Amino acid sequence: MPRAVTVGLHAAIVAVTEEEPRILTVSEGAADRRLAALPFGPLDPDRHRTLELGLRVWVHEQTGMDLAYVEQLYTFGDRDRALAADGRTLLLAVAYLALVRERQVAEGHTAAWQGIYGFLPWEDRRDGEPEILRARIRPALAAWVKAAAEVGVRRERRGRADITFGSGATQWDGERVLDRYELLYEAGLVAESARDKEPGAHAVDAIRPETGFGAPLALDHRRILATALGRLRGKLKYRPLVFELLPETFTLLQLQRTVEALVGVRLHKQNFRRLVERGSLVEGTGELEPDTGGRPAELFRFRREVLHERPAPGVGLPGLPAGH
Amino acid sequence: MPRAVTVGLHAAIVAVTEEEPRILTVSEGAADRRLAALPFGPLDPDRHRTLELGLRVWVHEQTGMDLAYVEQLYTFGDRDRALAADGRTLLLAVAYLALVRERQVAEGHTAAWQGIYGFLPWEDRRDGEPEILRARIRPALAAWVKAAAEVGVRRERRGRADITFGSGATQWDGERVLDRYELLYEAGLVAESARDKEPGAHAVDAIRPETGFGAPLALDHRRILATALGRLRGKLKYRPLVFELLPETFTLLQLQRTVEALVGVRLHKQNFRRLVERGSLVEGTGELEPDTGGRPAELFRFRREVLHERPAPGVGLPGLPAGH
DNA sequence: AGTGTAATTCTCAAAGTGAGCATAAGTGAG
DNA sequence: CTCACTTATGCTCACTTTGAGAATTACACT
Repeated sequence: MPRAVTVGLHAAIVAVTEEEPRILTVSEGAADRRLAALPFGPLDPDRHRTLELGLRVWVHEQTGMDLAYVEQLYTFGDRDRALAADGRTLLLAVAYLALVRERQVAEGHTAAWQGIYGFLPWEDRRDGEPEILRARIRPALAAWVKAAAEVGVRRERRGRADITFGSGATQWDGERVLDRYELLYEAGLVAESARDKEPGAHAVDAIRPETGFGAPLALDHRRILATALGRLRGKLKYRPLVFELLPETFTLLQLQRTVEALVGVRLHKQNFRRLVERGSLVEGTGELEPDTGGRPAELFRFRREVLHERPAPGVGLPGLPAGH
Repeated sequence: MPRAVTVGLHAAIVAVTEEEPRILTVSEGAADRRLAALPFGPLDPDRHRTLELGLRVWVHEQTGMDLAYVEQLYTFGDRDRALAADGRTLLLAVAYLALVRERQVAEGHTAAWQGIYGFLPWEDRRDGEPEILRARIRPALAAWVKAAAEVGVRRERRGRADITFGSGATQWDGERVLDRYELLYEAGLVAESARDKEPGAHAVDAIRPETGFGAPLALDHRRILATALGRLRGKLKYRPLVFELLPETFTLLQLQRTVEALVGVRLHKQNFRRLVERGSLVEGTGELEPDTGGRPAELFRFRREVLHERPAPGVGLPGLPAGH
C-alpha cells in the first residue's frame, strides 16, 4: 500500500530577552499533549501560495504573531523519525527560523516563551563549560564509546564525540549544535531517542524527561531547535541578524549581551566594540541610556547602509577570551 | 478541489574538470524535452527511507552514479513556479548539492557534464568582469530600474541591483549567486521568466533561449544550480569541501585552480599556498608531478586530521589581487 | 566626599594579510 | 649543450587586524 506524504511547516521563533535566548512554544496542536511544541501545521496547497506564507499563516493562527525575518532551515524526512500516528503517512517537516524583537508576547494564545538552553543546556558556555556537560554528559558519552563491541565502532564513536563536543586537541565549535544533538540522540541520551525506538510508543507515556539531558520537545522539534541555533550562530558572523532581535536603539553592551546569549560564549568587551564600530555596523544617536548602573551609555542604531557597502557584514566574533 | 502535493528530489552534481566547474545533466525525464535538466525524480515514501536515500536512488537510475558527498540545499515550493502539468498538483522541490571527483562520467546513460558558467555566465570573473555583464546585463538592469513607474519602486530596484551585482561603493559578493539569478528572473532577463509568466505556456515553444542571458534549464533547475553554486562558494571558506572534487593527491596549483573555478575569481598564488599550508590542510607526499610545463610540483594530500583540530577549516579565501 | 559600576579611550605586542622579488628545477628549441 | 621559457617554491616587508589590558570618565548612591 503506497504511503502518502504530508508536509508540515514548523517555526523556531527566536527572541532574546534578559540576556536569554528563547523560543516560542505552543501546547495545543502538539502530537502529544504533555510536551511543548514549536508552532507548526500542515501545508495546504489551496490556502498557501508558498511554503513560507503557509508558515506565517500557521504561526499567526497559533500565536497571534506576525513574523518579520524568516529563513528556511532544513527539510527533514526520515521515515523512522517522522511517521504520522496512522503509521503509513510520511511526515515531511520543513523547518524555519524566525527572529522577532524581544517580548512581542502573544496575548490570548497559549503560546509561551521558553529559554533555549533549557532544551540544550550543554550549549551555554557563558560561564565556562557547563556543569552538566563536564559531570554528566561527557562521562555518558565516554560510556557510549566503550559500549561498542568492535574496535572500529569504538574509534568511530570517539572520533565523532571529539569533533562535536571537543576534547583535548579538538576545540569546541559553537556552530555544531545539530551534530551534538544528533549524537546525543543516537547515543540514547535524550528523551526523544527512547520514544522513537519503540514504534508503537508514540503515546505520552513513552516519554520520560528524566531519561535524557535537557527538556524534550514534541515530535522532532528539538532537532529543529538545534538546527536553528546552529544556523543562527553561524550566520551572525557574516550577516547583521542580531539587529532583528534588538530594539531600534540599544547600547553596545546590550548588543554584546545579545550576541553572547546566542553564541553561548563571553566576548572581550573592548574588542567587540572595536569590531562593530570599525565595521560601521552601528552609528551613535547622541542620546544616552541612563539606567546602566554606572556611567550612562550612548544609544546606537543599526546602520542599514552597510548592506550596500560590504559583502558580509556581521559581528565577526572576536576570539573568545583565552581564559575559558 | 483540494490540490495534492508531490515532492521532487533534485540533484546538482558538481565536478571540476580542466579548471571548469560542471554539473551533470540529463535529458530524459525532463518536463520539456528540449532542455537539459538536473537528475531528479519524485519521492516515493515506500521505496525511499529518507529524502537523501531517495535522491541517491534517482541519481543512480538516471546517471549510473553513486554519490559520496551530498548536502541538502533548500526546499522550493511556490505555486507560481512549480505546478504540475495538470495545473493542480503542487510540486515541492527538495534540492541537493553533491560533489564528485572529476570525470566519473556515466556510461550507458544520457547524462552529460555541462559547464556551470554556461548557465550563469555572469558568475565567472576569473578574467575580470565578464563582457556579458558589462555590456549587456548591467544596461538591461539599468533599463529595468528605469522602467518602474514610481520613484519608490525605482529606488528599491536600484538598491537590489546594487547589492546583488555590485556597483560603485557596493562590492561584488561571490556568494549571492541565487540573489542575482532571482533578480534577473524577476527582471525578465532569463528565459525562465517568460516561460513561467504565461500559465498555459509550459510547452516547449514558450522557451526561447535567446530571450535571456545564459542557457536555461528545465523546470526551476537553474534556480537550484544558482543555490548550489552560492552554497558551495560560501562553504568552501570554512569546510574542506574542495578535496571532494580533487583526486587523492594533487599539486597546490591544481588545488588553487579548482578553488578559483568555483569562486570565479583569481587568487594570489603565494598567499594561497601560505594559507593552505599554514592551515595544515594539506601535507606533502614527497612525490612529484612532472607534467606541469615547468618545474615539477610536489604532490600533496588532504590532511583529514584537521577536522579534529580546528573548528572551521577551509581555504579561507585570501583576498583577491587588487588588480581586478 | 567616597565608593561602586559601567562606559570609553588608549596602548602595545603578536599575528595575519597583500604584494612583489628572487631563486630553483624542469622542458624544448636552436 | 646552452638559452629561453615555464612553473614551483622561498623570502621579505609594509600594513592591518587581533587579543589583552591599563587608564580615564561619568553617573548613582551612600
